[in-house]
Amino acid sequence: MFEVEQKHVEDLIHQYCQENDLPDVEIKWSWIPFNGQWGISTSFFQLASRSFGTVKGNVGQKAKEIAQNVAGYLGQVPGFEKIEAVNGYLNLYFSTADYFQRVVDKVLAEGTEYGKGARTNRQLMVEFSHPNTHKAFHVGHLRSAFLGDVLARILEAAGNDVVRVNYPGDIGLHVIKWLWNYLKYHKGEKPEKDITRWMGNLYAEAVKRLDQDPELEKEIREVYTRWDQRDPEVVKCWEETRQWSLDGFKEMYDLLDIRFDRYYFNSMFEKPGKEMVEELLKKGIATDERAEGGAVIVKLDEKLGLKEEKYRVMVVLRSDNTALYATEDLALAKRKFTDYPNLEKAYYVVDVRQSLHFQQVFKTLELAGYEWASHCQHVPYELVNLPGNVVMASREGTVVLLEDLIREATSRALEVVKIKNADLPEEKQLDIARAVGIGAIKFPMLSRESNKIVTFDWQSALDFNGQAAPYIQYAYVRANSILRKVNQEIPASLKPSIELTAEEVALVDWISRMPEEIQKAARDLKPLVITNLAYELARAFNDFYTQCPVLAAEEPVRSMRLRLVAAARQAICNSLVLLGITAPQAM
RNA sequence: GUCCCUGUAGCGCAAUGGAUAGCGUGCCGGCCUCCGAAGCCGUAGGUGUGGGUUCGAAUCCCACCAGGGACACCA
Repeated sequence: MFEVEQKHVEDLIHQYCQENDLPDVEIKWSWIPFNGQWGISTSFFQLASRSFGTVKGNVGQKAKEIAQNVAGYLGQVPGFEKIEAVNGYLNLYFSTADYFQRVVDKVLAEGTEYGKGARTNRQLMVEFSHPNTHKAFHVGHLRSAFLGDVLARILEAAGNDVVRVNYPGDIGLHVIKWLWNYLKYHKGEKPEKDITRWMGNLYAEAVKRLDQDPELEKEIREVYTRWDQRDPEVVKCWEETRQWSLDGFKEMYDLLDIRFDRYYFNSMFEKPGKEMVEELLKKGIATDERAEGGAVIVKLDEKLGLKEEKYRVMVVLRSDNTALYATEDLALAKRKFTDYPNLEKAYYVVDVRQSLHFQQVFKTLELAGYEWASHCQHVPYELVNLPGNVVMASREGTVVLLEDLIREATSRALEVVKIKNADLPEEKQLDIARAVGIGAIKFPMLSRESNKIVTFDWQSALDFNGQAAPYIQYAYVRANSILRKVNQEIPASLKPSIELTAEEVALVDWISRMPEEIQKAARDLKPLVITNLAYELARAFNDFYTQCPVLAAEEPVRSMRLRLVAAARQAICNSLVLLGITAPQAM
């Protein structure tokens, strides 16, 4: 937000280097890392090191000298209160009063748009969630849904045009098993509520029956054949029951505030996938081993002339001519770039176990000559496991259902809401409890590196204290509460006439970083950057809140702080929106 | 066997190659007669091991140790 001033100083430093026969190096700025200090900082170690060339020298000493001299050279620079050289670093402290006014004015003028980047004209696609129909929706599925949703929000905020895609697995062996079990033992049944759970239970039941009597495999294969031949009864049953799952998913996405622009279904790509395999065979990329009882494969390493194994071999069609995931993924990618020819990136938010698979698919498409293949990128994430590193799997019964988690988190939050907001209507209380409960579920999945395993346990999932969404929501509510009490317009723009407290400076500091942090999060595809920002904002606000009275303050401090509270509320709110977490008015 | 990821305080996590490695939680002790205590303040606790690169390494490179994962018809 202070690019102009920063650039000015950079120019001066470059000028100094030229005049003093120093090499020209890029100047990298960072925030002054000391508490309560607000400004930018750069070091001269690299410059000092380069200035020696191949000759050995005392870099630390030289950097110190340069920093001193540059500080002297700069003298007074508009926009900065103080410039100092410390141990080879050059620290420039902002004119806090000026910048306070600038930051607060900007936030209040831009409102919900504050922090967003300029439009880029780049179109990006984020594919995420991809749930399996006819199966339960459990906590392990949440990470892709949350990560993808928030990545989409971040990329959009950074200025891009984002297409959100879901790719449900609506066909495959698991669906056939389910259909078999349904047609044989549950024909005509349909529960009134909790359909997703019921669907999952039926799947588990099918698996159990099969485990107990492997002979039943024959019947499954029979259903598969009927499906392949488009037997009306099977197709109709599939269409109907698939829709039950999709309706259930829709309900959950609504509850979680997750939306999609487009659905691609697994079942849409069986045929086009097989056509692509034909094409690969024609182009000599795929090898047909079906005559010897094998499959159609792509010998990637061989095709690429690699000595060491890297991409290995990918099966693109089973020996019985049926399609598998790889077949469909080839066609799906093609479809994405047919529907959206200008896509600059197609992100696949899929768990890390499929890294090799995606490398194979993308490499194969590249070999086939699709220039957009290089625009495809797998965004991997680690799993959500149960304590003891137990993987959640519906067939093992080792799952925590999403419905159960939401219900539990909401009711836990509701207990507190009822005490603290006893006079609110019940409906409002429930809305707040949902916002708090769901926020608490989302936060821990977003606030760590995606290559780290999340271990789910009830106790920490339902802990609403400390580094968690409710902490941030609470800061928002407190800010909101102050502004509600004054019951008047936010005072007009003003420049603080007395020195700001350390808490005020720190709060403005964090608010001002928001635009840069959003760009960083988008560049690195890291929601973690935003959870950190949101948390720091809330913490800075809480510090301010306990140290700086607002309503009881004398003018003009009161007006100044009211504006700051309004700006903080806006910034916190915007950061929560980016995380897909609701900012409640009270809680 | 090959490849990938992880290792930071009892536990869960942060830290554009940069200054004094931060935060939460748990334990203990404080703070509601001041804008909401889902909050605030205080005490204690540290980068798996060994080399290397660099002015500077939790971060980059190599080896080792420990844990997890992927490697031909599952998705």
